[in-house]
Formats: sequence, structure tokens, C-alpha cells
Amino acid sequence: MATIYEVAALAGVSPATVSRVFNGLTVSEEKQRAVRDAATKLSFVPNKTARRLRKQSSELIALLIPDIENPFFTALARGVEDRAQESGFSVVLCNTDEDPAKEKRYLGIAASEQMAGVILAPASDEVDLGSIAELGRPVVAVDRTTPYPVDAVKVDNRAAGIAATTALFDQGYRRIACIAGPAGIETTEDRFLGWRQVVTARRTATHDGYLQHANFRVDGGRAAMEALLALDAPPDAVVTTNNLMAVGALQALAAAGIRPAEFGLAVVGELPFLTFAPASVVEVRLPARHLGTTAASMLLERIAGDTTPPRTVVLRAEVKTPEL
Amino acid sequence: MATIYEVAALAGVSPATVSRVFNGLTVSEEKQRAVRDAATKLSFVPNKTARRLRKQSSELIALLIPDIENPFFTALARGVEDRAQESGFSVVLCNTDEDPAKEKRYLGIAASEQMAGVILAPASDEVDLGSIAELGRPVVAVDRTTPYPVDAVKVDNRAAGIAATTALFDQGYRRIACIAGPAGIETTEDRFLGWRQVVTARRTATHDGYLQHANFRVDGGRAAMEALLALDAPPDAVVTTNNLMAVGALQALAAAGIRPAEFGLAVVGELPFLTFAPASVVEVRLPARHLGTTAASMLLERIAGDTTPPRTVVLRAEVKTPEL
DNA sequence: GGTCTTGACGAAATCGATTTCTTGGTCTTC
DNA sequence: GAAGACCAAGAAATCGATTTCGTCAAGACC
Repeated sequence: MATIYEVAALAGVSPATVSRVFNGLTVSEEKQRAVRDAATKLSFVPNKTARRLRKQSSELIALLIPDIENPFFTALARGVEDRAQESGFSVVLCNTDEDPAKEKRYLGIAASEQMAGVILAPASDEVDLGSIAELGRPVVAVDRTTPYPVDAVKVDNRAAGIAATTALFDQGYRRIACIAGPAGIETTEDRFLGWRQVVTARRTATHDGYLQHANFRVDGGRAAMEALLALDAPPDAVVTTNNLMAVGALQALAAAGIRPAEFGLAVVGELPFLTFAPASVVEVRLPARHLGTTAASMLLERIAGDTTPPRTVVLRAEVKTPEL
Repeated sequence: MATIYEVAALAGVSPATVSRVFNGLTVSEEKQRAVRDAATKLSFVPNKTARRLRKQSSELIALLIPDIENPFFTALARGVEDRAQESGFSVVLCNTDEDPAKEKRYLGIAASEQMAGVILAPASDEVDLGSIAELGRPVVAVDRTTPYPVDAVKVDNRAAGIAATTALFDQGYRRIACIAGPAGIETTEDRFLGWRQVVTARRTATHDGYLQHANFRVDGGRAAMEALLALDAPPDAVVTTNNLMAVGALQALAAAGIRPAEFGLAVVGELPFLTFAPASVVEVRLPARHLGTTAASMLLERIAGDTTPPRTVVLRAEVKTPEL
């Protein structure tokens, strides 16, 4: 790999001039041509590391997501990537695995790699943005918010929970349970509050076991649904607060020999890779990709120097009731 | 962010000594303690960029995959990540989108960011590893191979295709079609050859349209299945050469009102997020995660200085026939 | 013609670590 | 006790870019 010095020597100019050519500063026509010729001849590519050391920043943005195997987050990642790409930034994807320790590690890496900024779907409330913040690097929280005064892009989760539950009610179900995620995680908390609000207001039947907490994954949803079916007065419908738990719930229903139409299911999120006609499931579709592009746009504005006070953008989910 | 100079000043030693402490070289007990105290007091973290500029290499490995929304590749990524993590390396995930241009861009980034190595699931045959190779950075091809003399980890795709087709034959199907991926991609090519071998050897019924080429995604599988069903002599079973196309095929079957048991389906890969009892589908499970860990192990060995000739590791897929 | 502004561009400093070179001191060894 | 071996540790070079500073020349203006 050729360096700027070799290019300079070949072109008969100083390294400074080569740098100026590559950074679009004023250089005379002829030297410019000489430099470019020399550069192509040596197939010169500026060393990003050296540049970064000098400039104290890079064209890399870190994206921290809690579960890379969840299609919601990969769709979000696509959004971030597409937007970043347009501005010449590259995205480093980091899988925190819902683990605050891993999250911390990656934030440290983002700092010591002098990445230009961070987009973060926090694994927990006690995320520590101190190290990033004191470097002055912008951070955008996505999907979930943080206690720090940073930009955020989220979904109106309460409304999504309400919409999901109301849709089931409107279909005639009157014993509506809820499979929520781990307690303490904001998104699932709000969606579950939406459910409770509707259930309370409409005075549907209820039962101690109608609220199940599960992990955010398929197995959690399956176990929760099995628990619901084992109640003496089982529900006739259920709201799951994320996509993967809905998959688990459907698996449990299938295993119990219950056909989709007999049992109402509403999911906050989208059922991934559905293989049967999904007409019988209410999906409250989250704008995953849009969350990503929005977060990336906000981050890029900050990187470009925007210093207005932190904003929080709230996107709406789109209800897709089955055509009956 | 404190620098090594500030630590040195506070500890009353030279920067060189601080560096030595952090790199485990011989330093007297007392200076070592002084340095560590100063470092913690200033919460010093070595600047990775400066280190990289000097050492000409980093603890970052690039993983280039063609489709981040395909669960096969995310599982593979998990494998890479887990293994890399153990050795203190971080993984930069790059989504090439099956696009040779994007792939090239990311390879350039990997080079100019002086990443320690690259794990690559090539988007096409004409991948250009020149820039990486001339830097002497190790490359491991995963899932698909390249024309370059580099390490590779792959699956015995031919055997997988044979296994899938044979399983359908054994279940009694005699009109077995194949939905293959885009022509020219090695994995799908080999799987399709496996299918053809069985179909020819067992002399099952055949038809011009029994081989469908589709893109690697859900919509491709669906379209291909629709085309199959529209034939005058439609097949009674189908082998799909990847996971997402199987999802599409199942969707098309469901839309046509054909129940799983009436039509044989074998998939090379795993059906993601299945919501019905999958007993009726033959899955030839690919060791996605294992591909990732193996590739990462090989790469890490190369990074550590292994200079033995390139190896190709071939893993076997595991057939999971439905319990009838 | 003389002073002032302007612009191109080279010399050298800089970013923050690692690593080579050097020095001064301690420890062996005959 | 002198010579050689060895070791801790500071001084300075180095990695490859960017950027400040200063110089020199050309053009503007009175």
C-alpha cells in the first residue's frame, strides 16, 4: 500500500499538496493532475487510521442491537445502513445480546475506535453513556430510550398495545390475555400498559394468570402460551408484545391442536417468515426499517454539527387487522 | 480521554514505560504500580487508532455476508462473533446485499481500516481479493468458496441436495421438482446437482419445468412454486435449495389451499420461526453457527501467524426427516 | 514604483501509541 | 578488581495522514 509520501515523491510535490488534492483544497490544475496520475499509478488509498488519528474521528458509526437474530432488529439495521451508506458512512453492527456487560464493552470500543457516533437500542436502563458522552460523540437511542439527554427514535408503544388489544376485542374476544416481555424493559412495559388499559376499560374477563412475563424469544412465548392454556379458565385470545414471542405462542397453539381461527392472536410487531395465510392474526406492524433510517438521519445531522437540544421522534405503528 | 503522556507525567515515568506496563513487558514492581494507579485515576484507555497506526493492525475482523435478513447468515454471524469474542477480537458485520460493488467497497474498507482479517461469504465468483491479499491479511471464505487460494469452510452441498431428495423419495413421492437459487452461485448449484443425481438415478417422473431458478428470497420461492403448480403435470414434491425459498414455497402452497401433508417439501437449510408443527417438512439442517465458529477459528490461527497452505473444511449437514 | 493583499505550496508540527536505540547501573565470573 | 552480560527505563524515531505556519510570487491599488 502506497503512502502519501511516495505519491508526493512521484508527483514531484510535497505530501501536504497530495493531502490537499484529496481533500478538495485549492491546488493548481497541473499539480492536481500530477498528483492524481501518481496516485492511480501507485493505486494509492489514504490510510484511514492515520487520518483518523489526526482528525480524531472516522466515518464509522456503531449500531448496537440486543439481538441480531430478531428480524425486527435486522430490519432496523438495514434502515440504518441504507441511510448511512448514502452519506459515505459505514456501519459497524454490534450484537449486545441483551447483556449490559457486552453493551458496555462495545461502547468502549466505539469510543476508543473514535467512531463518529453511536446508534443504540439499549439492553437495559442502566446503560452507561459516560465514556461516549465526554468525548462529545453523538448518540441516538432507538426503539428504547435512555435516562441520558440524547436523541431518541421510538414507537408509540402504548398506542400499539391499545390497538392490538382493541382489534381482538372488536373481533369478539372477551378473555384477552397478554404475553409481555421481561419486566423493566420499556417497550414491552408500555405495550402491556396499553393492553391493561383496554382490558380494564372494556371490562373483559380477567384472571391472575392472564399476564405472563417471558423472555423476548420464541421459547419464552411458547412457555407463556402453554401456561395460559393450562389455566382453569384459559383465555380465548392473547396479545404478545413482540414478534418472536408470537411465534412461540403460535407453536404452542399448534402443539395443543388449536387452530388459528379458534384463538385470537394479536402481535405487536410483524410475524416473520409466515408460512400460512396470516389472515387470522392481528399484526400491529412496527416501522422497523423506518426507525433505522430516522435514527441514522438524526445521528448524521449531529455528526455534521447540529447542536439543537435533544429530540425524541415517536413513530406510529400501523395496524393490520385481518380481512375477515 | 487521557493520553499515555498524561499517565506518564502523573506516574513520574516516561511514556515508553507506560506502554510497557500495558503490554506486559518487563517493568519494575513499583513503577508498574505507579503507572496503574495513574492510569485508573485518569481512567486511561489506550487510543486504538494510534496503536493501530503504529502496529499496522487491529483487533477487528470483518465479516461480509450477503443478506443480513436471512437467519442462516445471522446464525453464522453469531458463531463468528462468539469465537472472536473469546480471543478479544471484535466483529464488524457488513451486509453486501449480494452486490459485488458493495462487497468491493467493504473489502476496501477492511483494508484501509487495517482490520486483522476478513471472513467472507462471497456475493459472486468474481470477488476481488487483490487489495486484501497484497496486504497479507488473512481471508477465510465461508459457505461459498472463491477462486483464490484462501482457507474455506463450506458444507457438503451435493450431499445435502442428495439427502433432501432421497428423503422425499423414501416418503413415496415420485414427481420431485427443485427450486434452485440463481444460476452461478456455487452452493445452490451443488445442491441442485444433488437433486438431479437422485432424480436421474431413481428415474422419477420429470418435466421441463421441474427445475426452477429463483432469487434466494421468499418472493422468489413463492413465484417458483406458483410456476410449478401451474404446470400441466405438476410435481407432488419439491426440494428448495435454501431456507427462505422454502418459506415462499410454503406460502404458495397455503395460498393454493394445499395442505402440507399433501405435497412433499424438503429444504436444504432450516425453516426459520416455524409456527406450525413442522413434522411434514424434511429439513436438511445446515450447521450455520458452526460454520461461523470454524471460520473464525481458522482466521484467528492465521492472524496468530499460521502459514500452512490453505485448507478447506467441509462440514456435513444433518438430515432431519419428519417423524411420520 | 512601492506597499498590500492574496493564493499556492513546502517545511514542519501534530495526533498517541509502539519500538528501537542508548545509557547507566547491577550482577556474574575469572 | 576488571570485563562482560544483562536489565530497567528514558530519549527519540516511527507509523501516515492533516494542518498550521511561513515564504514567495503575482496581481491590485494609490
